[in-house]
Amino acid sequence: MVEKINLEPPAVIRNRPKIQDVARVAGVSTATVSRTLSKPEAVSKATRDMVLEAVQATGYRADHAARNLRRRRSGAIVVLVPNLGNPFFSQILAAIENTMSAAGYSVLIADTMQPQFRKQQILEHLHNNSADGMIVLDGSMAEEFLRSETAGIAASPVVFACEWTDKLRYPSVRIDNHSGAAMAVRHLIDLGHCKIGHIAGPAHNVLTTARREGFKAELKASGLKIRSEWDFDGDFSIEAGIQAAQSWFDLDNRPTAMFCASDEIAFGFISELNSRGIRVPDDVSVVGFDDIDIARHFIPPLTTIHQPRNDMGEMAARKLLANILGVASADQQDKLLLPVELIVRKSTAAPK
Amino acid sequence: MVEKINLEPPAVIRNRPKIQDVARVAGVSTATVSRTLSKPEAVSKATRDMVLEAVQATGYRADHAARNLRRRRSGAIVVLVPNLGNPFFSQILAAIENTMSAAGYSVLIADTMQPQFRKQQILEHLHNNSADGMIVLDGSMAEEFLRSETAGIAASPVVFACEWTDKLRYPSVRIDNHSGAAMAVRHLIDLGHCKIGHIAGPAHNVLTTARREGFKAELKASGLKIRSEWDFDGDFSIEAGIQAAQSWFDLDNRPTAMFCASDEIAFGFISELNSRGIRVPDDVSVVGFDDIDIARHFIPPLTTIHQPRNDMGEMAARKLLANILGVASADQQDKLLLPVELIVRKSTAAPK
DNA sequence: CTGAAAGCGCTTACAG
DNA sequence: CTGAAAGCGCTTACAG
Repeated sequence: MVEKINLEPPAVIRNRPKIQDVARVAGVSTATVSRTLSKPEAVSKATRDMVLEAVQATGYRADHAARNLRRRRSGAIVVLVPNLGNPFFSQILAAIENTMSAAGYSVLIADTMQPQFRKQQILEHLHNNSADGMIVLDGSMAEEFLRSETAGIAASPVVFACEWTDKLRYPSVRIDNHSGAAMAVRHLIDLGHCKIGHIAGPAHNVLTTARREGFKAELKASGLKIRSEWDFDGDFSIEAGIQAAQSWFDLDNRPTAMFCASDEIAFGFISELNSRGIRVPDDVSVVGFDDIDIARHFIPPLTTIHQPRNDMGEMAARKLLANILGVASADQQDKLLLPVELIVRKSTAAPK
Repeated sequence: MVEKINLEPPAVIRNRPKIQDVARVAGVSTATVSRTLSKPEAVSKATRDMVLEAVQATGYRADHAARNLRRRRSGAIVVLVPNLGNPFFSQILAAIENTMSAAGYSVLIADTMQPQFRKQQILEHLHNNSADGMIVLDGSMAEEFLRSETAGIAASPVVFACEWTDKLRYPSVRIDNHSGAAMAVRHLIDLGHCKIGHIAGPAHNVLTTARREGFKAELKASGLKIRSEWDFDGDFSIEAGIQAAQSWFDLDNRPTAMFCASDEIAFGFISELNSRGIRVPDDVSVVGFDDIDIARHFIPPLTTIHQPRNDMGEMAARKLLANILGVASADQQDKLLLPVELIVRKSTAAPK
């Protein structure tokens, strides 16, 4: 018995349907299918219904590569993070992702700290149309942007957040780090401390500079001594805090209070002192910076400067969107300063 | 004075050069330019040099949207994270990003926990060619995959990591959670504890189940009592630990040791007890799970189960790459179990 | 080793 | 409101 042979592949296992297939099934042109999907109101109800039905029947979804090529956009942005493993940054990233995805954009990540990371390469995303814009959380990338500008490459929508740069005219969203540091020091002075030290962030970092200057300015304003041996170099890590604790321990004349440029520094500092039998705040007071989630649950709960992480991420995303869409309005400042707040907890007390 | 008017736009501010421009400058066809860039060895040295020079001169970079459309790939993958703000996950993400970018892929993120997140929508990336594959760190997404499979949509390369599912045949990379939990409990038993409690992860989570079963199995193996009032429900957060501490505190007959399903739970538990004057490990011993960075610097430094975060991310990425490229070899197991390790620190001691 | 030509799957003025 | 047609910028058999 010879069965009728069907040379057409069965509809079910056919390849991904394309707009042509939908058009054929609906009995309209591809233009009409396309319109129905992107501008439904530009199409008659009858046609619309037929097309939508055909879309259902075929299981059609528009190919984004094709659409993007035609529309000259990628629908993605990239976020440049200094350190993904750091909860401070990953939470800002989360806020950015939330805002961007609500606006229909996807977010690509690039971690400056990864061994594979190549500074020179990251701007390619902007130049080869794989991203429509970029949010930069790493101020040290400024030079790369500068270089590409002088190379005559057209500027793309870029927003700096948390960290920033004065060398370039990109918009930024951040806090007033100088004031934040000053508030921290003011709190210590108000408690009665006059021997106040500092553990700094990484060298050549805008945040480090701003916070150190806020620290010094407040000391000076109160007529307190600024001693360079109480001003420890570091970076934003726990390890930097441990290092500083060792240095502090070895001092003949020890500060009774320390302002740390990050919460993680504070954790390392407190942890290391603790293992040497020095108690916080009984023996030393410690203030952090950032107010990451665990700060309130550390032992002792950490007095720190709160940064509005969520707002910062969201604002940066909004600013970038406005830039991409070209709807930057007058009420949008180019440099947005978000408020900081001193959170007093248990790691600070009056000196003995 | 009338100047000569040039109707051609000056070369410098011309739009992005395209492959045509390079071809014209080099005096070859676009096919040859394309080949020079993607398969240099398929082109004579003389031609290659001319083309490369023209690329330099024009500042050409290939448009990825166009290239991807033609090559039928996107060059991106998406990572589905349950909670970006959680350092455990963001560090795995960092490892994935590092491995993928080394292989020339970009990584898109999607955070299950964000209010904007739509489960039904996330698989679109795979269906509309905006991603070539996906790494899933959230086991609860399994049902969505199941649904799309039964909808007859062709399967794409997908790898589950950390969490997994037995309902689907996707490859996975993870640790042996059952054994990890058992090791933690064994450690407590070896210290002499016989009243051991548990603070669980979120309900309906594979990790929660596996760790709880490991906990119970080890108790049973040692002939110890399993008391349901010592087995607290929770999730992986600090808050869950705080809640559990309150419940623990109210107990008439308190366990002398607690196994926590995550380090964050342990932090919350210890922190809350501390504020009530209960000391760890003097009054209660506590074991965590994960060994996130801060665990060793908590006060007291946390005894916990170490997960190889970096390896897990890297392995998941490699597995996905092999899948995408279709080079999955025989030595690659479908289910990869990575080793765990008990890290004894200061949060555990013999009972009083 | 090289080029002419087709085509990836959409979108969008343009004309009717 | 709808369709025919051009085109987004590449890549890749195919022929020579």
